[in-house]
Amino acid sequence: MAIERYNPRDAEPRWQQMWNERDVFLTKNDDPREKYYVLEMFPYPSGRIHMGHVRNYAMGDVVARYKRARGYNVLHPMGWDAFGMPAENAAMERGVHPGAWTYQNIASMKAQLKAMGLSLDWSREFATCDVEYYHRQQHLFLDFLEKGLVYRKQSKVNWDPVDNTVLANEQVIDGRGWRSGALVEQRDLIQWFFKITDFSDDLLSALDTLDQWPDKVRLMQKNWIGRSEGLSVRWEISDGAGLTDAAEVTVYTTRPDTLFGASFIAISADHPLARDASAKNAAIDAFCEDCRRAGTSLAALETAEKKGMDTGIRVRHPFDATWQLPVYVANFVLMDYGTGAIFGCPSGDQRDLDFARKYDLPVVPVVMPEDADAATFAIGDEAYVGDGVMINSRFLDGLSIEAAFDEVANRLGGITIGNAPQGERKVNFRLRDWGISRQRYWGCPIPVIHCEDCGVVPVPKADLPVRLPDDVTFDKPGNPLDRHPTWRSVACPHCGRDARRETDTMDTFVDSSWYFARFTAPWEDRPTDPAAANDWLPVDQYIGGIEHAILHLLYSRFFTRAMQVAGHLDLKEPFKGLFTQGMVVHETYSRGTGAQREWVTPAEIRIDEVDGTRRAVHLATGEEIAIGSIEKMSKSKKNVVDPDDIIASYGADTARFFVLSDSPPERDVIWSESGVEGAHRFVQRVWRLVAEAAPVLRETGAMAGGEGEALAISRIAHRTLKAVQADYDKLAFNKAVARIYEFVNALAAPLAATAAGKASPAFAGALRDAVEILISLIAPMTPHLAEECWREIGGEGLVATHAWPAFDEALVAELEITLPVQINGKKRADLTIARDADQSAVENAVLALDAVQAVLAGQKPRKIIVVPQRIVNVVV
RNA sequence: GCGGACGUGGCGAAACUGGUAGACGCAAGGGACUUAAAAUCCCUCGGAGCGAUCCGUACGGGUUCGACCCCCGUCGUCCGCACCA
Repeated sequence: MAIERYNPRDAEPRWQQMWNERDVFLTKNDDPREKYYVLEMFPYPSGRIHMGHVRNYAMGDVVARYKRARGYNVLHPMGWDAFGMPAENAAMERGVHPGAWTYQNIASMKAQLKAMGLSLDWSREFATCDVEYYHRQQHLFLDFLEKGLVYRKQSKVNWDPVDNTVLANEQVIDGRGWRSGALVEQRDLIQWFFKITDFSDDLLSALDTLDQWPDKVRLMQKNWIGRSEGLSVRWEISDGAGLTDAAEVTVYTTRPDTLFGASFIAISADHPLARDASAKNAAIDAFCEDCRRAGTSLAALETAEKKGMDTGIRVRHPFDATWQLPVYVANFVLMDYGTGAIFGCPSGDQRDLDFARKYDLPVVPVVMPEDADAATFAIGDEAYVGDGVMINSRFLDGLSIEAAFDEVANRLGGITIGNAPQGERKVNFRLRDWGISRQRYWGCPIPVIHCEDCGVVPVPKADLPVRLPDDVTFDKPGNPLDRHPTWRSVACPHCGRDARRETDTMDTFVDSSWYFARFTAPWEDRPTDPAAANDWLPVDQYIGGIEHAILHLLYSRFFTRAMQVAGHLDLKEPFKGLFTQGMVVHETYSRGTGAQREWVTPAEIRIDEVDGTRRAVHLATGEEIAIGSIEKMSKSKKNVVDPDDIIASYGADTARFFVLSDSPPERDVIWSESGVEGAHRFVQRVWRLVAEAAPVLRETGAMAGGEGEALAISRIAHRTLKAVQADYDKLAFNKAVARIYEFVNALAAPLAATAAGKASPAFAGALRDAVEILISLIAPMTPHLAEECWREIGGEGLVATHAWPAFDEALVAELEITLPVQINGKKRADLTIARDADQSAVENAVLALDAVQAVLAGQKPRKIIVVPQRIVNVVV
C-alpha cells in the first residue's frame, strides 16, 4: 500500500490555523491550575529571524508544550526589544523613519515566528517602542526617582569631534569614530544613573538562592559585583611640587600587608590631584589628555600599553616619615573604582611589576613562599602573587598575609590625623551605578523637565506619556530631539514658566529589565497589576544566550528589587530557572583576499566532496570558493542560513527538530545541510510508519502488553517515556532525540508487520499504546507532525491539549542487570545477575566466570571491588 | 589585560555522583529492491594486528583498584568587560 509522503506545506498551516481558531495557546490569569511561566529572551527586530532565534524559540516551545501537557497553566508570551541604534542607522542610511523601519521588521519577523508553529500567547504581545509600554516605563522611572534610586552625576562619553556626536563603544574602532575616522575624545556630561549599588550586597548574597541557574553565570555575576575587603589609607603629601595644595591622597587597597613593598602611587588621569597638576603643567596635561583618548571601554583601557608619568608630587610612607614615594598619573587606574588612586607593590602584582620595570622603580619582595630563603628570594620578570610569609617588612616579618593585613589595619586605625584615622577597613564593590542616559532619539524619553528657577522637575504622572515626536530628521549626526524646533519647549510643572525637556533617552537595557513583568498584565494602565505579577513571577524557566550572563540579567534583578520598593510587585528575583543556550554557527565562504575579500552566502555555493576533501564551488560562476572558519552566523560574514528557506523546503517541524538534535543545547551548534536532511528523514519515517499501520491501530484500543513480544514493545515504550520525560525536565533535548530515535528504530519492524496484517490483537493493542506514547514524546518538538499522526490513528481532539501519558512502573522496573566485570581496571567480561543480588552473591558469580578463572589460575584475588548496580573490579 | 566557559572517531555527540569510552544521528563504503533513479531496507564503520590483544577522550605530569570526569601546568577556541542587542 502506498502512503503519501508527509507534506508539511499542507499540514503545518492547517494545524496552526486549528490551534488559532480554538485559542489553544491563550493564557488566562484566573486559571486555577498551577502556573508555569516559560520565557525566551525577546528578539531585537532586526528584520529577519536567524537560526539562533529558531533554536532559542524551539527550546522554549518544547518546554511550554511539555509543561502544558503536564497540566500546568502555561504563560508563554512574545514581544520585541524594539528601541536601539540600528533603527537610527537605517534612518541615516536610507531615510526611513526609525519607527516605520522597526514596525515593518516586527511584521515580517512575526510572520516568520508564526510559521514555526510556536505555542505563544500572541494576545500579550508588545514592542518596547509602543507608547503603551514606554509610558509605563516612564512611570517606573518617576517612582524610582521618588524612592531615591535615580540621580544625576557627571560621567564620560565617547565624543566624536568631527561628527559632534556621542558614540557607543562599538562605534569606536581603534580609538577612532566609525564614520568620521576622527580620534575619539572623552567628554564629561551630566547624566542619569540608577542606584544599582544600593543593592550590591543583596544582589551578591541572593545569588546563593538561584539554585536553578548555571553555576558559571552565578560566578560571573559574583565576580562582576566584585565585593572586596580592604583598607583605605591616607598618604600625606610631602611635596606638592608647586602643582597642588592638597595635603593628602587616599588610596584603596586590598593588600595593605604589602605596604612595605610599595614603590609608587598611581592616580587616574581624572583624579583631583591630576586635575590640579594638569592645570599647571602642560606636559602632565598632555599626558592626561592622551589617557582620555583610549575610549571609555574597560577592555580597550586594559589592553592598551600601560603608561604613566611622574607628576613630581611626593608622598610620605604611612609607617616611615623619611620614606618618600613618587606619584604617577597612570592610564590603567580608574577613577570609578575605589578612590581613583592606588599604591603599587611591584613584587606582588604583575601589572605593577611591569610598570616598575618600565619606569625603573624599586622592586622589594615582601611575600615569599613558606619554604623560600629570605636572604636569596628575588623577583625577576614575574611577580610572586601566591600565599606565603612576610619579609623585608619590618614589624610584619614572619607573619602570614592575613596576620599582616590585620596588623597594618590595626596600626593605621590607631593613628589619627585630623579627626579621622589614617587607615580604615572598607568593603568595596567593583559594581558601579548604572548610567542610563543616551543622547539618542530612538529610546524611551526620560520624563523630566529642566527649569531655570525650579531645577530638575519630574513630569507629573498625569502628563505622561512623554511621547517621541514623529517629525524628526536624521540628515545630520547628533540627537534629533536636541534640534527639534518645538519638542523641547514646555512649561515648568512647578512655576509654569518656559522650561525645556530632558532630551536624553534611556539605555535600551532598561526596556528589557522589566518586560517579563509586563507580560503578566500587558493591558494595565499601571506598569503592572501587582496581583498578576506576584502570581506569575518569578519566570520558571528563562532561556537565552550566554552573552547576557551579566548585564541584562543583573539589571533585571536590580529592576525587580526597585519595582518591589515602588510597590509594583513583591519579589526580588525575576528568574527562578535560567538556561543559557549556545549559538548557531556556520562555515564562512569567501573569494579574493585582503581588502578585495568578498563573503559569499551558503545559498550561492555548492559543496563537492572528492576523496574526502571538501571543495566549495560558486553556483553561478563555477569558480572555486575558499572555505573559511566556522563562526557565529552574521550578516557581515554572510554565513547565514535563512530559516524561511528551511521552513519552505522542509517544514517547521524539521527545522525545530534539527536545532534540538545532536548538540547539547548549551553548546554551539554547527549548521549543516546534511543534518537537516537527516532530521527531515526522521519526520518522514515517523509519518510513514504510523500511517501504514494506522488502518489497524485505528481499530484497536491501547493496551500495554502482558507477555511475549507485546510485553517487550511495551517495556521499551514505557522506559522511553520515563527517560524522555526526565530529559525534557532537564532541557536535555539532544538526549531526548537520541532516545526517540532508538524507540522509533525498535517500533519500525513491528509497525511494518502490523501494516501487513500480521499482528495479534494483544500485539496491536501494545503497539497502539506505544504509538500514542511516541506521539506525545514528539509533540513538543514536532507538533504539527504529532497532530497529523494523532488524527491518522483516530485520536480524539488535539495533541496540543492532550495530557502527558503516565508510564507503568511495573514495565519500567528491571529484574536483572548486566554488570561489567573488570580485571585490574580493564573490562574483561559481563555478568548478568538479579538486580537485588547481594555482594557475596555477586563475588561468587564473578569468581565463577571463565575469564576470571583463567586470569586467577587457582590463586585468590587481592581484592574484589563491587559497586552495587554498577561494576565489579577484580584486583589480582 | 581581567573574569567565565569549552576541547572525546571523518563530523555533531553519549557516557548518571570517579565505574563498560564512542549510545544516537550525519557522512562514507558494501549489499537488497528497481528497466533505471529516488525513496526504503540490511550490513560495516576510532587506530594497529590474522588473532589473543594493544593504543586512544587537546598536550605534559599527578592522585586512585579504576580518570573524558578530580588536582597541577601548557596550548587552542568561544563569551563578557558597563553606550551593540
